[in-house]
Amino acid sequence: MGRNSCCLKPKLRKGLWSPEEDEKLFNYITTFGVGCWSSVPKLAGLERCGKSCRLRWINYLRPDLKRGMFSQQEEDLIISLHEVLGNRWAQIAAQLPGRTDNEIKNFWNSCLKKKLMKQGIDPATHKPLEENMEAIKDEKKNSTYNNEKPKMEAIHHHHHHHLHGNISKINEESSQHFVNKIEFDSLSSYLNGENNNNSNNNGGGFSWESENKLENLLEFQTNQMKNLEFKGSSSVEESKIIQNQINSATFGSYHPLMSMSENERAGSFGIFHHI
DNA sequence: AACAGGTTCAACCGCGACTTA
DNA sequence: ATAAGTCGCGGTTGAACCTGT
Repeated sequence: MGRNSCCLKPKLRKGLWSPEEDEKLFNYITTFGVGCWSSVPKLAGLERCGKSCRLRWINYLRPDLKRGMFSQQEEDLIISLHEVLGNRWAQIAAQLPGRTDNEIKNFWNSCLKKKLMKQGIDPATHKPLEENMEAIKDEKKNSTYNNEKPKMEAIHHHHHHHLHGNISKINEESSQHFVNKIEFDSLSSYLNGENNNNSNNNGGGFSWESENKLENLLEFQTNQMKNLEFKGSSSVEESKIIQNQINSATFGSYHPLMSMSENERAGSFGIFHHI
């Protein structure tokens, strides 16, 4: 179709956002809401393109954003979701309240990928690295045969093992519930190609239908996480213990840059104190 | 202290999908 | 039907920061 990028227009600012710009955008969106992004900069008095404003709001200014490190539960969930969804960051982010696709993508690329590699797991396939090498060899060997079924069985087995391993960290009851649900409601039907309406869909590959089926079970796990983090204990003491467990399970992704700019922003305009 | 190399993450870019005129 | 505008996504970039020497 050929159109100019909005950011190519002269005069428009690029790069890091100043606290003043943040304030203008924040005040505008909280007052008038999110409407047409292309008109936001003009109405908010910003020399930015609408796209840049949208991104800034979604990734940084939105009041419902969760700040700080990813919890162990979030980490497990991201890995599990990535295993099923691949690099569909927006869909993964949709299952983690308060997290953005950009944040999760960065976390994946900077931390989780390496962590999986260290564990001998290929972050792209979520299979053991050696198994991958063998699979490649086999594929070359048997390239004329139809390998679909054995492959799917291997993946199913792996999902069973991996998902169970991840979820057991949350707690036994929820893990059992989750595993039951994920295995019998969604993954097994997806992985076994029993997806009624889409059985002819890409020869058993990923489909939107199967993805939709995931929503319920993902919502379930998210709720479990919420329960664990915010409700799960009846006393303050218990919740402290759980919070400590969560904190101790996390690993260093907390960025001073983030906290610094957060403080800077909070200090630079008081409106954030009201959120 | 100074520098180099590595890491992190906010922001940009290009593209496809969707909507509107 | 289609051109133009808009939105949202995923990949990439580069400045800021960290760490080791």
